[in-house]
Amino acid sequence: MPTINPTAFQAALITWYDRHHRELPWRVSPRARAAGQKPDPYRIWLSEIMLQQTTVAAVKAYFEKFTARWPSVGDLAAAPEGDVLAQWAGLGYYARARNLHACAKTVSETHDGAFPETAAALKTLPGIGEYTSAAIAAIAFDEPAAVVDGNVERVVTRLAAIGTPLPKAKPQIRSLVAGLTPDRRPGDFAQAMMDLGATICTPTRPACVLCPVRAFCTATKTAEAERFPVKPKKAAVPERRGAAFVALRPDGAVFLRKRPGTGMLGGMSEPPTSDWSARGDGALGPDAAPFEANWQPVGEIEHGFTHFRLTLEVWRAENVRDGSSDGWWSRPEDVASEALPTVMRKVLKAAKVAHPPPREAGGVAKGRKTRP
DNA sequence: TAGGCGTGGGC
DNA sequence: TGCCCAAGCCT
Repeated sequence: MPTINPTAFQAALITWYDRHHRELPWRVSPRARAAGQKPDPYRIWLSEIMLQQTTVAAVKAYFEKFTARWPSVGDLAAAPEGDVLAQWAGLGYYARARNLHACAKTVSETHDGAFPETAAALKTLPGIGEYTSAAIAAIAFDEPAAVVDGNVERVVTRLAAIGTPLPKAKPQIRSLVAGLTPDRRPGDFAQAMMDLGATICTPTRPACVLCPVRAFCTATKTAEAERFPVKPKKAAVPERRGAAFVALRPDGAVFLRKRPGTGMLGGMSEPPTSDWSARGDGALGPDAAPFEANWQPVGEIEHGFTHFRLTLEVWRAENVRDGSSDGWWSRPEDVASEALPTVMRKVLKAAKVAHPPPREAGGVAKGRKTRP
């Protein structure tokens, strides 16, 4: 494997980034940076948490909503956790929202509202791990930290034709990135690597002909870029089955309860559901309902999670007057702002309970991926 | 360390 | 259509 000259690599990449970088709501462009504008650590942190395992297109609307409602980390820290979860609803991986709020409180209360400025210190905060600490330190505080996300893994395994499967290859990747990261503009270097991975060095059909660092790339020489990174095969996802119960009051209010604070959809709201059995033979139907009512079947919904696929029988009851003590009645005009994850919005839709989906308000742009 | 943890879009 | 993937973290 040829050794890459860091100085030449940095020059080629940064030159490309200055010309072809993406404009993103949380990003300070190189031009603005040169004119003296500094990134806001709060906005960098918020964007990085939202972007964990989540596409830029999905994040944009949520980022705008959050920063409009909570302009500073202190504002976010002062909000009730339930409000944060409700604003996060639809974005997924809800532990991120719980950790986001916990982190905001820590920064506000013990760091006097200022984020720590080193990767090592940032990494001690909830929800901030190896990647995110390095990214914030580099982008917001100019620390030449090795920023390695999925994009960078893809770029680097192709550059060096690393055939070791992930995650075993991670130490080698990190070491290589550390050797390439410059002391000057380390944040732009990191963002350039990620933009390159997102727009040129894509998982399928990479645009090697447009790549600013193809001269340094081993994989492209033999047209093998698409072979990297090597990943282990994923196991088949099991099926689970359960029932959901949508109770309606005469005034149209729907009965909701709060899920346990940790675990699957932790802290989020739902119409009552049975346990989700892996066997598919659990007690479903009215027997599993949280209280007596005139339960009527209205069909099934399906939803794919990361590690299992769920089918929920949906039951509906009208003219219910008393729910149970572990929940609340949500009026029609309030349902949209409840902390309902997407799977539970599907349940309400199947039960014909009107509620704008969270993604309709924000309007996630669909557009095709763009090539610079 | 490997598995839990969401969602929507692209192909 | 079903699978893969997206700026990972936590336990």
